[in-house]
Amino acid sequence: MEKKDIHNSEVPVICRSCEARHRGICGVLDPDQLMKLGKQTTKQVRRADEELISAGSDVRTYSNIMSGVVKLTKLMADGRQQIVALQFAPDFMGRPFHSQSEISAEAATEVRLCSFPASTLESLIAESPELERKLHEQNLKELDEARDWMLTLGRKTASEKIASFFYMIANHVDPELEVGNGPVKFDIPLKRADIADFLGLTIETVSRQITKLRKAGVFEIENNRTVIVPKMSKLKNACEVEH
Amino acid sequence: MEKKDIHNSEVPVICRSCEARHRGICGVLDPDQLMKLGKQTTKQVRRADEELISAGSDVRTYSNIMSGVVKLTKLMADGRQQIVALQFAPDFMGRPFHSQSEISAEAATEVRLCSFPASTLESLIAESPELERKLHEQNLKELDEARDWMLTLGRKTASEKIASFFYMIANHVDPELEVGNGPVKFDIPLKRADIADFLGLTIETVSRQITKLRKAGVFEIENNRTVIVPKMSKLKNACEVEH
DNA sequence: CGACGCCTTGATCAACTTCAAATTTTGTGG
DNA sequence: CCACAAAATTTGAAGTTGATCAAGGCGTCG
Repeated sequence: MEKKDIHNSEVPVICRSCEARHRGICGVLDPDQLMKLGKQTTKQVRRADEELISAGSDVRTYSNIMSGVVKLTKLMADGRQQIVALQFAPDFMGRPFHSQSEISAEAATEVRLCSFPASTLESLIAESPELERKLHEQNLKELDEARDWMLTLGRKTASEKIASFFYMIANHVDPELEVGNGPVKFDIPLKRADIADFLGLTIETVSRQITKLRKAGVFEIENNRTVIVPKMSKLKNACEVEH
Repeated sequence: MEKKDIHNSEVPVICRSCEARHRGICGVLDPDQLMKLGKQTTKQVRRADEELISAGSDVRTYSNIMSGVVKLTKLMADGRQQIVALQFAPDFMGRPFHSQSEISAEAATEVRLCSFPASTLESLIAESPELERKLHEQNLKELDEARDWMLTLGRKTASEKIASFFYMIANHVDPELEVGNGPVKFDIPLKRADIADFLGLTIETVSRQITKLRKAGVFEIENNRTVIVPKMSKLKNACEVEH
């Protein structure tokens, strides 16, 4: 018992200040494994708009997101673009077992990453089924999110899309804050052009619909970036308006 | 060696005629495991439009698709609907480790299923990491497909959406037939209303765009259901038209 | 200050939807 | 096999939504 406690305190220096340590994939690692991973790990800070993974490149490094927001984008030959997912701390970034699809990752805000070689993760997976399970569970979550968003892209109006986007961000900013109806305040992590690429709209339509919802009292906006939602129920209703 | 051969031939009767046996999740099971699963398994045939899994229900049965096409749909309160995925043989159907998202599954065509209790699968997973890996890989594939489709929904025109849909079906009908440029013939597994729900369009727009592409010589149609693509390259080009 | 990036607003336009009706296909009973 | 009803698809005309084109405002940074 004593020994175990001592052992437990042997956490890599690099991990000690990590708020995501218990929530991300690191949460399922035992202290030895965490040490092994920690030794190979480097922290990095990337500024907004930096490209983290470019489409088609062979990624031999994986990362955990410690803070900030990452956007995953798909690009068509003529320049049309679609953001297919947003990732937040403590999400795992990178695709084990290769991927046929061409996706690139970009920092949407300033992002702090914890990066390590793919081979290290792969050897940890081999010795720990829980780690594979954890990755599997994140993928299942991402699949659910992708499908939710398909409904938004395919069937919602521009105004509902904006409301749905704000609703999703509001819930991500404060995950423990359940659908408490009280006021919620947060910064939009994307600029208008990114919101447009996420929702399948143009920046002009995004701007107009934000104005419309603001005037309808669904939320207020400060400095173009900070959103205040007085009543979450009202925002939620705006995500799916009956005729 | 002799013994192993005998053992290998002890494949459940129910599996012997299954074309999907080596490709789906069953492909990673050893003969003992296959026997165990086979004993709990029932075959069923469901007709087109039957509901297989209803949104929000607690699914205690999983299935492998032996033939036919299954559509996964999401429904809004006011009736708007989006098909978020199509599944083909030998896909695994069901969601291990629960799901927060409300999806229902319906037979798009006549479907033959191989069904077994969730608990059986879960105990097989516990003893075979390869099985979990196989399920994980299918989920990764589904995630890639979902994100590809998000680009289609968010950024493609009606005409490109139709072409993309036909292109996807053509590739699924004959997976071993690589992008051979020669003529491909297949049946559309969905009726117009389903195509509309898959592409985020109305049936009228689907009909008009199909007519347009047909008149442009991208494909021919027989009996409203059978499509003949003379040149796959032409269909592929129609998936992403430069201005 | 002036230039640049970002966002908003206005006017016009095109794509897609909606509403309505005709036509074709499919299924059923005689 | 035909007749007929029901379902599915196509076609047409008009209406809306969101895109496009074009300016103008605001804030930041050199």
